[in-house]
Amino acid sequence: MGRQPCCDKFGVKKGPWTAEEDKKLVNFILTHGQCCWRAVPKLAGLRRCGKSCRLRWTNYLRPDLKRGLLNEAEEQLVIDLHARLGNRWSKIAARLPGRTDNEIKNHWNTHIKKKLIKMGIDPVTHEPLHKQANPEAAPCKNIKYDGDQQEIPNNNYAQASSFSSDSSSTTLTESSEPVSDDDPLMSYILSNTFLEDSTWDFHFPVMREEYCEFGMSSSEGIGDDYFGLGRFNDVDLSALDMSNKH
DNA sequence: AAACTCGACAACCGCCTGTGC
DNA sequence: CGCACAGGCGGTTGTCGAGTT
Repeated sequence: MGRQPCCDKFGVKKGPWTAEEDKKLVNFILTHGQCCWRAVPKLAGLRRCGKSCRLRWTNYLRPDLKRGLLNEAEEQLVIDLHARLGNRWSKIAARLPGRTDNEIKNHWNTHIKKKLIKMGIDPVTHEPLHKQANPEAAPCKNIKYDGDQQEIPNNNYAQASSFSSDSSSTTLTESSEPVSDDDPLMSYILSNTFLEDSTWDFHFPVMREEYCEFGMSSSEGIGDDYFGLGRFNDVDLSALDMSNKH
């Protein structure tokens, strides 16, 4: 007997979420917190798969999410982390407050990848593309983060004269240097100390400043508000524009 | 103005991992 | 140890708006 599907395939709605569905899901999580995702759709009155609910929450409805394009610093951090971690988007996302793995993955595939290729850098190996002709010159192929690995591949971004792909895109010229390990902060962020430090788990980032913006003390923002749900307390859900942009 | 193309991103799918029994 | 299950992850697809022809 095969494994049961994560949800009943029949009667399960697919496709873009409606504002009504979003509202139901948010209301449910506000009331009950994140419990068993499999049970969420039934309890929340949604005809959705539990997985779909979890994804919708983590990628779109979570109150601590940043919206909009990644800024220059974030983009550079993504590149550096990708060089170190590979396609481990969730690990990368954990280092970018308010960003989701899906968002970073999309941004990588639609923006960064193209920029790197234009710069002559292989987005997979982070090695110069012309080196790829020589298999021995691609030491980062199938790069794996083993926890002890500290080295970042050659800083090809510093060698590239410009990070610009077009006039509107981010540029990394002298005025916005590629982040290097010389920068103490970036050095720490990219270090294994940081990477392994659970106290910096940004998956549900609770940034004190952000909570202050919502009139909450920093202590209120942690603990019971682990998921940032506290922010919804003063928000009229009906006023939230949670409708899918599509 | 209509048809077509492309880019961005939300969402789905299938596999993997961790956990409890 | 093996099995079943839920949750998580990464790859891929689908959808829609903007831009172009």
